[in-house]
Amino acid sequence: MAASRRNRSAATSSAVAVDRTTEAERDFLARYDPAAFPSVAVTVDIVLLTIRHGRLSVLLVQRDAHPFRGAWALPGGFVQPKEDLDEAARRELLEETGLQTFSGHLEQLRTYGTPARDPRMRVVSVAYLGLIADLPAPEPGSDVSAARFWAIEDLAEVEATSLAFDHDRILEDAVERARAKLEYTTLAISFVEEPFTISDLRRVYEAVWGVELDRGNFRRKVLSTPDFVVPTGRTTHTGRAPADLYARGSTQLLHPAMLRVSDRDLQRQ
Amino acid sequence: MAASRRNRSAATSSAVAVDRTTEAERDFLARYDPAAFPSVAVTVDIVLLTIRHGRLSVLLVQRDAHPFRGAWALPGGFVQPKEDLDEAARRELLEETGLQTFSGHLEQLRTYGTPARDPRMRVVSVAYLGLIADLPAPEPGSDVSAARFWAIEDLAEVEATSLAFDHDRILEDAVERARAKLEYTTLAISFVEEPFTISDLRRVYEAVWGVELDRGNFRRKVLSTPDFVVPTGRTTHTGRAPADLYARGSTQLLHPAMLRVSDRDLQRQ
DNA sequence: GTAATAGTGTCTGTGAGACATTATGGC
DNA sequence: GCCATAATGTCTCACAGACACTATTAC
Repeated sequence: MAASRRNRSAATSSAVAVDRTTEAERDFLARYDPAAFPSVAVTVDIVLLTIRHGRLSVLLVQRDAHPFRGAWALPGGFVQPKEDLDEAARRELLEETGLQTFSGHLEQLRTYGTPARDPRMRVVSVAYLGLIADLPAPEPGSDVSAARFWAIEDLAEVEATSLAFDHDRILEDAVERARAKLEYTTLAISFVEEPFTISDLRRVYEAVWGVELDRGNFRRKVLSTPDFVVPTGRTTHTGRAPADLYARGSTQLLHPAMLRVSDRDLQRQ
Repeated sequence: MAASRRNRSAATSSAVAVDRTTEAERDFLARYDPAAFPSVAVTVDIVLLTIRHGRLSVLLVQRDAHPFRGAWALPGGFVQPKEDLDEAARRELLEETGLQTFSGHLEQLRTYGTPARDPRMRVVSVAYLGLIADLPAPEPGSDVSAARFWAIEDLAEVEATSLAFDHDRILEDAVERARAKLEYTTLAISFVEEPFTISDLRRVYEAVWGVELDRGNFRRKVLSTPDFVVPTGRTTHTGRAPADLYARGSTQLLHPAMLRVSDRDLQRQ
């Protein structure tokens, strides 16, 4: 650990002591000269997932400007000068959905900054993952809107052309994050409205993981985890048989985790 | 989903069709005007962890320039204009350690962009987590270097003053990420040199998690996971009893996970 | 010899997977 | 009546935790 500029200037050996003050000063000044910093545009992109018609879906907007005009893209926009990253993500999300408040889960996914990811200029994008229960009023106003939910499985088939920028990659990472988090957290509840039945919750797992889960085992797992869900005492009668209704509990992490089928396959290979 | 600028301009209802082209054009032009974008400085900060003297340690550098002059900070620096984020992290890492190559593990941690995190200006920092085996030559040249490894536990005690910027927070997140990843990945191997003994690996877990693990159970877990480690056929005779030597296997994920003691506590609460 | 460590074996409890069984209500 | 679904129970296997025991080497 010797070669860096910062290290060299601070070294205490007499050999470089002469150079110390001048370089430190240069360094100091350089940091206050705006032209000395590579200037970058920073955006947030949001992958808002929901379960619609029993299928994992993502909110996309159709671009009306170049580049990728007409292509579908993740909602997002520039981070404002005095705005925190989380704030920016939340603001963009409200703007795109038209909601007054966002009741779901929102977390930072990761940051994408390959130099050529935006053909116009250097753009570093901080991607966010949002989970929300299916919105009651999907498309207000016109039936052909510039923003709509797409089922993930439909995207792969229908859209031969991929999403704008590197949003395919971001979406892929987001879906994998969501799938992984259902294993060891109680985040599945973010996908349903309260109160919900155990089967509602099971259908979330089935939609996100794309598998079928054993009803009895799933129920046992959920109810045996302390405070994963809390019983409301009420039952619903919308289906064939009456089902108990639950609200979310305070537990955030699952120990042991809920296992995916793919995990079991991996385990046995 | 109606209120966003992007949506409105692309809506197909006749009410806003008049405004469409003009706003779309304005939008289009605005994106090519450099002054229209909030300009931000983007840096990478690296949390390089290692096991030194049986304790989890982090590489820190002493700042020689304002702000936080004299304070300890995570190594890092500005992302260059045509440089990918991963590249920048790797470059800064080599500069700070003086190594020719980096053989450990390096992954993006998360991005920190609170407006006031740097008093000089808006700086968005993409933090990276690096894991490496203990370096053979710790401090080349002077014995009092501007870069050194600090044991995590010593930082909490010795450094009454915290790290520069929000690096305390970043370090905390990094350590938690490392602790979590040892559970469900084989990343612990990144902390040891090959070949290694099962006990070497166990001591990694013990150092990172700060717990003592049962020798027999740990050994059984590691050897029962297919291709976690591969036997070399050789044995070491440096300790009391001869120990079998292993090399890393190809497995990346552990199923089921290696459980932390803290997990068990949580489970039983 | 003692102490420390590596390697191995054994017992037990928990929990997941694979079912089966019963109850309820829509059709 | 039939059938889909909810709720519950049962059996078995895998695996983690808590040990015990032996072998080898440094001192």
